Amino acid sequence: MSRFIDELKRTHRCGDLRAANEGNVVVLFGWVASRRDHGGCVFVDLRDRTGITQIVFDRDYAAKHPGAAQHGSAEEVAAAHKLAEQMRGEWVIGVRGLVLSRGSNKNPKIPTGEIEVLVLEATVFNKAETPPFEISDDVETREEIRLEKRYLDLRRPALQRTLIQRHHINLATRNYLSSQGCLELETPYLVKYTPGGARNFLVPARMAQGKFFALAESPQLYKQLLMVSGFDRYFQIVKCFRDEDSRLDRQPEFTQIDIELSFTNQSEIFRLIEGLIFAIWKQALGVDLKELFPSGQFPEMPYAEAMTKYGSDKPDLRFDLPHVDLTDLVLEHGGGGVPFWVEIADKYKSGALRADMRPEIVKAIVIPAAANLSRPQLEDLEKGLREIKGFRGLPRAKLAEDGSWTQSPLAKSITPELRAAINQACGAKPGDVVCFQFGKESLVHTVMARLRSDVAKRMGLIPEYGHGGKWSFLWVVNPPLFELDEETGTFSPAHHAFTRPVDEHLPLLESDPARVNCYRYDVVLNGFEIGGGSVRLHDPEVQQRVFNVLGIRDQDARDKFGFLLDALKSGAPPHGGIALGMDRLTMLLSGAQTLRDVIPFPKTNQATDLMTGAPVEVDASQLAELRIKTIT
RNA sequence: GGGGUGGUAGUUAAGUCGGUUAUAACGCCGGCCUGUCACGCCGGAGGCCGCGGGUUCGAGUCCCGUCCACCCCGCCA
Repeated sequence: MSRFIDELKRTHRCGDLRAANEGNVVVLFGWVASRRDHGGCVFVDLRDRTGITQIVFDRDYAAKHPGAAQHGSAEEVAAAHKLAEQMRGEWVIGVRGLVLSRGSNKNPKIPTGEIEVLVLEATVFNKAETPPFEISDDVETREEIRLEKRYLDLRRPALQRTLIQRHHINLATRNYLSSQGCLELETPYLVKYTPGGARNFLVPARMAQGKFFALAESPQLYKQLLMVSGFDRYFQIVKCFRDEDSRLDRQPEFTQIDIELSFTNQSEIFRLIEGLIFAIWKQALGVDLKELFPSGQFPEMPYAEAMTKYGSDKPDLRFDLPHVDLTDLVLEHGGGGVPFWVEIADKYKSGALRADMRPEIVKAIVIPAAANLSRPQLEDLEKGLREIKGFRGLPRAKLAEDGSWTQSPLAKSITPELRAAINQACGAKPGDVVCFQFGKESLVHTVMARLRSDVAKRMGLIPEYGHGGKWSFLWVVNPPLFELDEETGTFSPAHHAFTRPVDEHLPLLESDPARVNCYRYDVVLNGFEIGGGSVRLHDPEVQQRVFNVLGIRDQDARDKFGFLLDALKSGAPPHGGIALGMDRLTMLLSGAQTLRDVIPFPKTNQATDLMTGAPVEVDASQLAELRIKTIT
């Protein structure tokens, strides 16, 4: 065996060989992907991360390939053939052999299909137990087993391709950002716990008994401090930790491309990120986004417009299907006879609801007649919405030739005037189906945003998963600075307390904080938020006014962010930044179905590692050393 | 914290109204085979039906509980 390691160096990988290599004597190492035994002649598909090469163990090679004899002895070939008879899937082997043209037996399905390697000498580095699932792209296996045997799952070509793309994204990021004058600087993972925002993982500090570090949920504060220090432009490809529930696009530990710039504004940050994404798509995918975005810029949409038209701060613009806001119309008609709508109209009339804040709304989506959805299909759409907490049903109406409504619970009660007005507002034509949702704004938006995307999938406008060859990038800009807690009537930062309000709203800070927008932005791709950031507040006077709105007294602010406030008073340049979700970016670029498929060793929904069993209980003595007691 | 889907051979699935020995494909094991490439042919093994209770003459199937995975709401600036 040592001959294959020490004397015979690997000459090629399994995806390398082409017709031009015919006649070469090569050494290949790899895994047995499949074996086809014809008795005197055994074919093996040899696999590594670059591809598959067919190798042939032929007892009577000399008769067919007289020239091969000069490269190896008959004894060695016979021994290799004997080995091949025993070989099984996933064995790790090495071969030395002669590259031959496949003649009339070419395999057009693989890049190496023009040739095969006639084995002159072989070794088995290691046998392998039969794997619990087939190492192949087109075999669906339960996630549980895949995660338990992740090292095998990662042998699948599709996952390897994705992780190789991830490598290229990292490479493109470093090259591009470095070329733009950004320095890659590291920040701590063990940081001070700060209340608010994402739940932190806590790490006991042995040397300070009873005290804890938090694992950084992002390098946010540190990157601002680096700007204060004068590093001017920073980036980092960095792990972040958040102890929150997982989703298809959320893992408890994930990677950000984190960026911060000094002496900058919103549009400069946008241009930098667009350039970065262009570079990534080019290097990792070979796609030139210039063809889709000739100006080199992504479109921008105000947050308020995104919410009104699509009910989402991350709309998927690969298709249109906009929401129609009927609230004004319904109020004008006093509810138009529909009991629920009358109720809403009355609440606004009596002043129980603030007309300028619109806490309750009425919205519609038109499913065009061309979609040709059957009644069972429509019910199916409604069924999918039932997993949304608070969802109570999806009233709909099908337009008849005369504009009247059929198949609708609203048809009987609605006034003809409002019905006509709604038909017009929706631009609905006979045969179209109008779906309604009304009540609390947030629930209406959750339901309708989901419906919009479900309908698009049902209509075949977008695939169930993946990009479908479409790249819809979008900046969603200028959301509100504050979030109102309805129960307590207090404001909290919608992003964080150091986001700069837009200049023209500064006068509203005290009089009407809910209407103050800010220089915050998200970059959206195909309905996923792939990044977000803000221009930071560096004016201490405005900062104080923001704290006042938040009800943060000087002492509170000092306790929480004292070091940052001090730093901002010590000569802070205007600065701003952004963080891109590296994993999501990879998922969307590669067409992977979940974030787990772009992370080598991901966690389950319950944040466990099925392979190692982490997290685990620890010895009482370890807890004692940390002065920690568990309760049950 | 809440809702949904699923768990049957190594894997993927079928299993009707509760009824006799729980099916199939792939994989695995043995044999044959010199042009296959998801090779083919012949033969074979393989099951705590997630787990624990209950109903019943009888449970993969019905009921209760529980564990695990996934999807969604909340949550995640």
